[in-house]
Amino acid sequence: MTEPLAPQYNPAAIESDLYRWWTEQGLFSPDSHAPGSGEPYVIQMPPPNVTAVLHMGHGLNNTVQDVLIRFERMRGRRALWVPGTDHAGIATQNVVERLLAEQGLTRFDLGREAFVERVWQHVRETGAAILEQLKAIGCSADWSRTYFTLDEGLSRAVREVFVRLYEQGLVYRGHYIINWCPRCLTALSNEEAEKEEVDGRIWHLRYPLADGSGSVTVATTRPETMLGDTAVAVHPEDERYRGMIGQQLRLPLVERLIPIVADEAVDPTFGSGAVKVTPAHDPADFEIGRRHGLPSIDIMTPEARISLAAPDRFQSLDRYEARRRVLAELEAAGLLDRVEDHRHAVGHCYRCGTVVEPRLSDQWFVRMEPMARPALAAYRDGTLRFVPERRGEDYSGWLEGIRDWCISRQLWWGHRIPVWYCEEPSCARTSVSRTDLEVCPGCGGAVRQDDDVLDTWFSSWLVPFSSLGWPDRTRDLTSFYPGHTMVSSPDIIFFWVARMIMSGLHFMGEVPYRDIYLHGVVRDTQHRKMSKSLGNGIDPLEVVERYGADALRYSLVAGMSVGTDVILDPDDLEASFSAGRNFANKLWNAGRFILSNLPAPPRPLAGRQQDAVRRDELTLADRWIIARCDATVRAATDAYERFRLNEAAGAIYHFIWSDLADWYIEQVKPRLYGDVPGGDVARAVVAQTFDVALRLLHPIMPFITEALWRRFPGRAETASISIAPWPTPDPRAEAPDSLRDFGLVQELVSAIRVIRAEYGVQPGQAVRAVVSGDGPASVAALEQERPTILRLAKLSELSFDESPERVGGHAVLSNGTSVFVPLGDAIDLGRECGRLGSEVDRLIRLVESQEKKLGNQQFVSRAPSDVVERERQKLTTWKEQCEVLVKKRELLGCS
RNA sequence: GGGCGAAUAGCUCAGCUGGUUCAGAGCGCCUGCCUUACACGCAGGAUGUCGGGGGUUCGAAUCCCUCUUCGCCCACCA
Repeated sequence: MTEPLAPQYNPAAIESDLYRWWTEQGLFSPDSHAPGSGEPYVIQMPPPNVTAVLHMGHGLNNTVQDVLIRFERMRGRRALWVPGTDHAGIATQNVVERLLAEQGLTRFDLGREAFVERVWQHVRETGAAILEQLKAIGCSADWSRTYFTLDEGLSRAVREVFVRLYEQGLVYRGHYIINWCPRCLTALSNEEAEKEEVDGRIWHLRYPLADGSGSVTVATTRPETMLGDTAVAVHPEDERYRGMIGQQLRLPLVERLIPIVADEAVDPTFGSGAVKVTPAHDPADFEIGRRHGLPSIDIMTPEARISLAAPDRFQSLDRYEARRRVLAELEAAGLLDRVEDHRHAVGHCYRCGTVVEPRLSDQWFVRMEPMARPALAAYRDGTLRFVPERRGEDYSGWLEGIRDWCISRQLWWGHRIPVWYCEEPSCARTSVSRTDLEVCPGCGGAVRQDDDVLDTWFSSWLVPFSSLGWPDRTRDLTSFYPGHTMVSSPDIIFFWVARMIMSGLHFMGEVPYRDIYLHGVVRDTQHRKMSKSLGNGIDPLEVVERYGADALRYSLVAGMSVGTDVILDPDDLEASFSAGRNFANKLWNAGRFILSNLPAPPRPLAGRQQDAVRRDELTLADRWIIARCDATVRAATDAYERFRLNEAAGAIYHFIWSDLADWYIEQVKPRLYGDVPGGDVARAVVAQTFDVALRLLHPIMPFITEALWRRFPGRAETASISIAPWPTPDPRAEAPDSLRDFGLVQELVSAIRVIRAEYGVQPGQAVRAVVSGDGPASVAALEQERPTILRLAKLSELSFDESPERVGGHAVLSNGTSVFVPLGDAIDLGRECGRLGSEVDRLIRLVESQEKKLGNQQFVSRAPSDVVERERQKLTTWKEQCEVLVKKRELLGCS
């Protein structure tokens, strides 16, 4: 703790040690710090899938959560961030199947039990790696409460929920068209079938009437399904087909007789106005079939090959081969009327991208409408708050049109459906049970458990309470439900967020959280989502290694804005993360400097203690930095509260780099070196403002702030910035005059620097400066910081008279104060005249437009008087500045 | 087909309730500096028809309309 700090910040050297120390101290648990005090504040982590290691999207999501949880923890709340991982049914099963495939094996070679064991093996590895990654980026989650969605506890909650919903009539088994992935070989929910616009075709097929008296043309985008047609439907009012209703058609290729039926669902204006009806392969057709008692012929196998239900020559063809074959045969028979390009939406499996096949099958469903109603009400009455607000419209729109949720999956990895079927044909009872059944509760006969597992989201929609011990009434549950903020990405509003709200209301009677902050998606510079398959991903761990966790976090937070995506360049990590690294290094060195000049605990800056710094001991610069610090506390606190993390980051960055480092530290140096009068005051001010800055920044850059904060002299060994009190606005900060007066000092220094740069004055060479103009107030302000001005502008002398000399550089400050830097031979008269001339021109333009504005009666009479007054002030100032410069030019003898 | 968002410096973006942070920040670029915290730095500098067009207003990057271009979400016209 006392070893000298390296001149270059090396995150790798401190991060892991600090993290270990934090967890050893139990700082992330709401049980161990500030026991009993403060209101709880709870965030549920969106549990990452155990499929693979984390990507930048997780980095962003978890950084945001960590910023919020650390902020509230410092504000004294009992902050609990519940971490977990998701078993991710389809995704994980796919990953392990792919690994098996590399050994030439399928899951069927292993059998269910061995396969599931193999998956467990895999998730134990990746699950652990994921948690390590979260720790590497500094996440302050309470690891003692880590869950996995297949844990015993969460499994019990899943089963309890299934059984309760069944008992309430909200879970049912049904025979419907569902979205089927022929690659994953499972049913999907509507949300899991991603609609995507594709350029396809629409084929017009001619079906002859059975009596040979003509034909009807139908249009289809999936011609292969005609093998399963059991009717053609027309609109009952459609004049063209009225006479044909009830007649038989001879289905080509199959030679089956199918009826023409009349159904209101048919749009007579689309295509030919006649629709082929395939009840087993299209949801709309299914409904038509049901209304007309049509048979359903399933012509596809689970792999989307043509089944035995079709004529021999099509059997076992893949659906696309079958499509070509069907079209070829129809064309040969002269029954293919025409083909058109057709853009339409096609469902794709969200896990493997395969085109889903609508398929008739037996599945378990949840009736959602009764749960959607209260979830909608909670939004409408303002219980739920979305940030950004417009996301609430997505949420409510989805709930309004909600459809039942298909929850059964034909997978092996997941929560087995707690349903047992009696194998006694005379009983055949279906039993839904909280406990595993060995025999049928009805007849005592043998039972067989349903083979399917539940949708992975059926466990994650419960985590706000299942992670806290539900269905038991645990202390955690009463303390930490409901939670407060959900931090998520807009792409899982429907999958997860909306469903959590429904389950929370249904089972707990309260929404699981009030605020839903939806951040953007991480994309590359071409605005493509980062993904492994595109190869445009950025590995957060690589960034941590190269730039440090704090740099990663800073860059993510600073680059995000409410409602917009975060763009990063995978080909140029430097462009994305160097700002964060540079800032960390800047902070490190500022800290190094400050700490090396704090041999002992500084005097308190405020308070009732004997040795507290008195106001009259403060210099103008002291008062200025205190005022700036205070303004930053207000701005940052407000920004964190409103989830405007980039604004918080920006305000703190500016305060630390520009105000504190560039100006305050630079000017305070003489007072810190050695034992000079006022040194103790300077140390008190610099220590206090730096301490505040570290605390403000800690939620965003936890490691470096902790490392520096702990090194303050007199700090207790166990003290951690992560539970240090959040800074509060300082009522003693007297803002207006110190901001104005020190602002004048800054302007003067800058003006002299410009003149020096303009005339190439050697950096080491001191010059004189003469200030005149604007009266005693300005002189007094500048006089207060004379040493600062001399030092920062590298002056040998600063005088406040009218100068007898005139050859030199001139400038005028915003309040009309003018500055003159005699430069003797170094000055190029023509150049100076030109400089001043263009400045005068600029001011003249400003003055003219301002006079025009103020001369406008409409403006003067209609604009608010304070605005008019402000504008008048501006005009006066500009005129003054202009006059000063004109006079200077005359003195110089400019033409 | 419906809805939403975005377009500002070479790049990534701020700019919230029209007028003092109004044309900004960071990165990149140019010039000069290894000034005893920091070259991952310091000081100075250049760069913009605020996507196009129209309108409202005393006043528009900001509000309205329209067009263009990107992006996202939703949708059972086969």
